Amino acid sequence: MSQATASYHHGDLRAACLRAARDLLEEGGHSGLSLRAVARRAGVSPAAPYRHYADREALLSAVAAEGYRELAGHLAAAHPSPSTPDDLVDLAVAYVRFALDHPALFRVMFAEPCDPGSPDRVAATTAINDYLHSVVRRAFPTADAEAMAAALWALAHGLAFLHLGGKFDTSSAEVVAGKVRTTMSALLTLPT
Amino acid sequence: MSQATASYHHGDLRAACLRAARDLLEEGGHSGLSLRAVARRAGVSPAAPYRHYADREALLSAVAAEGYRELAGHLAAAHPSPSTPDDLVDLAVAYVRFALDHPALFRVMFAEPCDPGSPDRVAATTAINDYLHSVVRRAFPTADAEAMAAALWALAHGLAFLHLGGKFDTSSAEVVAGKVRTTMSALLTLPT
DNA sequence: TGTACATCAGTGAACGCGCGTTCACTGATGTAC
DNA sequence: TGTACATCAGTGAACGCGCGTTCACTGATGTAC
Repeated sequence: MSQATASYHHGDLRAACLRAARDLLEEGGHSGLSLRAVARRAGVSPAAPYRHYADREALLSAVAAEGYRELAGHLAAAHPSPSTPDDLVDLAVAYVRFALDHPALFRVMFAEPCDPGSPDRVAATTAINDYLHSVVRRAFPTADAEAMAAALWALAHGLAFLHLGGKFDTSSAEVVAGKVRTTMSALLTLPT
Repeated sequence: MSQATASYHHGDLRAACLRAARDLLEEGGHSGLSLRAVARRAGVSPAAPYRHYADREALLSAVAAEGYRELAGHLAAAHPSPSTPDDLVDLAVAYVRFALDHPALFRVMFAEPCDPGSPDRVAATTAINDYLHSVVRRAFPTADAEAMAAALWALAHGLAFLHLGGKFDTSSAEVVAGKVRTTMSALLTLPT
């Protein structure tokens, strides 16, 4: 079963479509992702994906949901158990890095109003939110966790999109990381 | 000349295209904006816009540039001469409001990597940057203006996109303004 | 003031394209007996 | 262990569509004399 049988049945077309969609997204951006292109890349007839996704929108939602999970994993990898303000800055660096490494995916995840009908998407975003809250509670025990979590998310998110939009220099990973650190430090140590 | 002459020559098709593009953008989002649709709405043949815009991309750039100017005006209107941290919060509220009032326009302005070849766009964004710097210098004389300006921009920008992306409640202008104020206050008065 | 002519800003038909989606279909798979 | 049959996951042709862009064209405008 490890050998891909070049047979009538694909085996796991659902996953293959997701994979193809991801690739197309990175290559051609949002507009490069058509169901026909996905089918083509998966080596399957144009109608085949409809067995697994109701329409283009459904596939996009699935891609976004996968993106949320990957982002969560990426953040966790950046710092196993963040507990200081400095750790939070590391998290922000990882967040912006993720956006720049997967620009089109990031836009699908965050630039469009997320279809609230996709439970997959909702679950994934609340997971990120919860994670952020718990981290903030550890790093800033005295702060209003709700407001603080929103502020840090917005800060990282804004930095991500400003870089994505070409407003800040993205010529190297170091430059970007430096910008994120300086910027966040400006606020996190303000009145001192 | 005030009476629109229903004649062969349009009079100001360039501006009419821009206007039509803006409308289409708000109605159908980025994908609803085609050159053909613009021509249709301007009451003109499909080829006519090519007299004024080289291609779809050029029109989009023009729309974005107009958006930057409008955003600048909107911020200035929100507070004629901001000089305290509180005034900056007002500016952030206005910024997020603008994004929510013109979601598709805002995405064109910021979600796509801006074509660096459009001097119009570049000029408009540096104008915003300069404005922000001067304001920050007044409100936070002791801070590193560069870092502080970036931080505040990122904060407002992140709030704007998180609202646009449906991550925060946008049910009323008051709710949104409240969220922006609380969130920014959490950072601006942190260690006290 | 009138006329000839260059220039400009539109027309409308046509091109080739890729798209989303539907449809009747068929080959492969798995289950009941 | 073998066979009949239901179900599943694909095929491939077709539909109608709107798109960006090009082309030869023509009506309107403005300028020189």
